[in-house]
Amino acid sequence: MIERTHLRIIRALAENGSLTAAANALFLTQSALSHQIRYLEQKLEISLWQRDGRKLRLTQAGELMLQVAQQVLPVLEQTEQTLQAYSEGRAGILRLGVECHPCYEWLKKILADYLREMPQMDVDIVHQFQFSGMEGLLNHHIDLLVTPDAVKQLGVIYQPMFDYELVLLVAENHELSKHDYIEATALQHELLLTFPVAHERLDVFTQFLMPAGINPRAKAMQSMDIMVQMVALQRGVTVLPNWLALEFCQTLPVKAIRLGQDGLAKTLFAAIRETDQDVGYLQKFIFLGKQSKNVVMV
Amino acid sequence: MIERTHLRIIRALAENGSLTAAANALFLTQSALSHQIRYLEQKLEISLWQRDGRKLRLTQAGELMLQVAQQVLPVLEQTEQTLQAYSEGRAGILRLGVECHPCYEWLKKILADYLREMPQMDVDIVHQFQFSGMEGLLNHHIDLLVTPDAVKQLGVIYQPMFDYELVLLVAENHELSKHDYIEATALQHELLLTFPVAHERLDVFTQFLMPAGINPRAKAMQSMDIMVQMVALQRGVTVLPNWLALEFCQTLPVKAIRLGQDGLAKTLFAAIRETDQDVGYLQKFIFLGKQSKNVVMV
DNA sequence: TTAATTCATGAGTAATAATGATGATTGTTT
DNA sequence: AAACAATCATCATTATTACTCATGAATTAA
Repeated sequence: MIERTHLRIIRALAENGSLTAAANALFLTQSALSHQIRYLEQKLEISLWQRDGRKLRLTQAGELMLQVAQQVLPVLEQTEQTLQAYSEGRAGILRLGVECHPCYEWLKKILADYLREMPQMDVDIVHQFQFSGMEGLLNHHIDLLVTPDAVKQLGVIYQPMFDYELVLLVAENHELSKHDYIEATALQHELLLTFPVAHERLDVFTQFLMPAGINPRAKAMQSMDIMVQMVALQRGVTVLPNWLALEFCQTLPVKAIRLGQDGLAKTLFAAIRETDQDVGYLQKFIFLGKQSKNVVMV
Repeated sequence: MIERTHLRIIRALAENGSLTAAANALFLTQSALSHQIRYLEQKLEISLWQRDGRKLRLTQAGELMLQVAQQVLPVLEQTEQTLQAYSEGRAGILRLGVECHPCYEWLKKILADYLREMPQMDVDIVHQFQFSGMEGLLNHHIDLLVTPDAVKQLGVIYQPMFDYELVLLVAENHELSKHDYIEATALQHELLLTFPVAHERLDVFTQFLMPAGINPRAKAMQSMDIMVQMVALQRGVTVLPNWLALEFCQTLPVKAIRLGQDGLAKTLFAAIRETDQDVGYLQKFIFLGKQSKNVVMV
């Protein structure tokens, strides 16, 4: 019934004073506007304006329409602008999922850059999932999952972003600190400080200790900083991404040691839904993620 | 760009779960909705929904559109209802102008009935005008003028509503109270209490005293009630519409006396713009006004 | 595998909107 | 007062837009 044109016409009339002027402002003919309003008037069975001399004057009904126009049209115009921004990948909400502590630490470093380059974007970070990050991705609770495990999954594609190595962190005066690298057996009698997640989800266990049949004592801790403090005080050892370990080496009496002769290499992947492949703000995130070596390795 | 249809489609989709169901709800084909949104998507260069299995899922952009739809559509729907009410003359604002005190007193009596019969109508009463009530009518500051003077004016039509008589009010023990009617000379030495307006606008002067060349002392008063109190205390006399005078006669020791042998007859008119002739809520007011004898003469 | 449901798409038709021309009215200028 | 300019309404015509129908592709349920 009441269409956007009608609101535009009434507003243009109010702003320009005459139908002819309004028609010019709308790049239409006076005839078109006249017809449009006439049609609406017939439908509503009420007149919206009256001739007053050779100008038009809004009736009470017309004034009501004008109020509505002034309320509604800006909303639509604003929406179009916002959608424009969406379409150019400049705006929206990037909902990120992270499943592991290193992922989160890495994300924190990336995020500032991302927000700087995408000023109209909002970011939402989700740590907790009902089941898994992958499930969150498929359920549309998140749009991008940062994960070190590129598990094959229909409808999901992975992009490698960042290569790093898991290293052992020990106190500088710990006996292991002399070695360039260690084997799993070296940890047999150490206290291993870990993040509070199941051992099956920690790479040190799945890829280093368990293959060698080693199962040292472990203690889960909430805070990474306190974990490292304890390492410095020789109260245990821990395993961290090399770029995090290096940072601590500069401020605390701790040392990073390779796990195994070849090191324990890892890659962080960005997982997105196949259908989102060409969403601008996701692409941008992945692009920045791939450059993250420069940001993270300082 | 974004038209009402698009908002309706997005909302119907959200409410009905599938395009087909939405199409049924809107009495259109699924194809129509699909085409409409496709067209908008092309214009905005952004997709509003995605296929997810055989259902559709709104994208972020689509969710934004849905929010906008939920904000905007109710406004339009409400507006249509209100305009419907306008068109049936059930709603609107009746802006009434009154120029004389009796008019205002009469109006007060009419108004309750009008508001009772027109529950969706608002009423605005204007007493003060830059120049005159007629000017207020022509300027669209008011839509109906209650006036005892049907001055010919292009574009304005008058409807007689209520006949009454101006009478003299004196104290019961005043010497004039013996007469059935009085002539102008009888007022020569009386103190005439009047409303605070120019004498040229008071009918006693223009139609009774001045034609007879009589010019008694006069005193303007703000409140009609105090004016009548003073009359009762023999501190003066005054002139009122007969229906007002009769009311006071019942509660105070005052008496109403005819002015001249034939009385000073008046008529209240409703003046409206010619262009407003068939506005329902004005017609209704005039209709009630014409029946006002029953309401006023109690 | 078959059948049923759901959406996308293309072509054709129906409905709607815009234009251009014209006439009527009003306000201004000569 | 007469001519003129400005403004809006209306009609007939043309252009545009929206809708439908028919069909195909993808997905889910039987």
